[in-house]
Amino acid sequence: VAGKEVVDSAVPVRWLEADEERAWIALTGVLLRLPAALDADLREHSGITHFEYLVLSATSEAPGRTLPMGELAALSYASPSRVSHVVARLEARGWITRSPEPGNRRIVNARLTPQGFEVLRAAAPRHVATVRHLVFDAVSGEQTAALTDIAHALLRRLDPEAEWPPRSTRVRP
Amino acid sequence: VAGKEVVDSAVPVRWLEADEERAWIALTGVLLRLPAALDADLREHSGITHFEYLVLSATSEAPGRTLPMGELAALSYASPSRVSHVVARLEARGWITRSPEPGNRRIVNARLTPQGFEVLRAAAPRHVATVRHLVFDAVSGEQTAALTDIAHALLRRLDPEAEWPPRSTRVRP
DNA sequence: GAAGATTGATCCTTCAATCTTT
DNA sequence: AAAGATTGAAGGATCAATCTTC
Repeated sequence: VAGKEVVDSAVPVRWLEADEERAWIALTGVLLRLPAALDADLREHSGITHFEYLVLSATSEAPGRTLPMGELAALSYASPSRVSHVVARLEARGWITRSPEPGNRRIVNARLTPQGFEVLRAAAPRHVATVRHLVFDAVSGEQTAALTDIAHALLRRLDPEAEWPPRSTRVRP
Repeated sequence: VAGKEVVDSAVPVRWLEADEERAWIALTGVLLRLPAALDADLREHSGITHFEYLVLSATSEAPGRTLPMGELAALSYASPSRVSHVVARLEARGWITRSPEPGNRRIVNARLTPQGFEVLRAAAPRHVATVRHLVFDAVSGEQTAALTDIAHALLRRLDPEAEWPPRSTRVRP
């Protein structure tokens, strides 16, 4: 992370061990490069960002292909603000519509349109192939299991409040 | 990723297995939330982004605290363009200087200034504590080792050309 | 002409402020 | 007043084009 060059502070700090340092450098690389690779591939071949794909995908799996904005934000691991901006763009392209929930008008439902579903269907095969190529072809089954546990452990840290795994991902139409 | 909702395309595609799907959803969460958490923490407490921290840190560990822009890009897992923009900002703040290599004036050397080093030293303890809290306190030693292997495997996929681990990270002053 | 690096335009994200409904 | 969501401004990333040196 910073190397022993930067030691000597008033705050006592436990620096990373050599093996932790190596793990951290490698993880940092993944955090920077994997999203970039997914974005580049999706933009080139499908004209959408990875985050837009996530939003379309989350909506597509909800009952009625409809989801309140807040749930959509939780499912796409993002802030309400970010989702609001992105859905506005997707709505402008005719891929999602928004309308207030009849019973409780504070809630806004995002609904995937047939056109939006088509975009997702067109993008999915290549995207899944890319994910397989970049991730699951690279690791063993045991590593996949380990990765799942590790990622869940990190997510619990990042979001101690949240139920895990999130309730909505377990629901299906 | 997309769910069986989106099956039926002309291209034959091998969809993710249930365990791969779970791993991918969890990894996606980490890819979206961990960088956001690191950025938020660094910005609040040190006034820099995580990527700026990486650039300062990489420079600090080079001989003479100096690195050609290209090597700096490789070490920080980013494009030359991105590094160029960021170093321009850091230079404007007086934390890095740039000057052409005497022998080969195509090469531009980025050098950490004493002020830049101070910023890094001030930021490091809290940042390392955050990384420890968010990552290494959450996983076992075995998981740390597994994470290292997995991350290296992914990086090899992302960058089949590159030597791994990168030569420069092994060099020390 | 290729390597190394930078630039400017465009798009996206973030943050704080705001709006509406409950 | 709190919950749910949106907005606009400001800052950062990306892409293609460009510049300089070899």
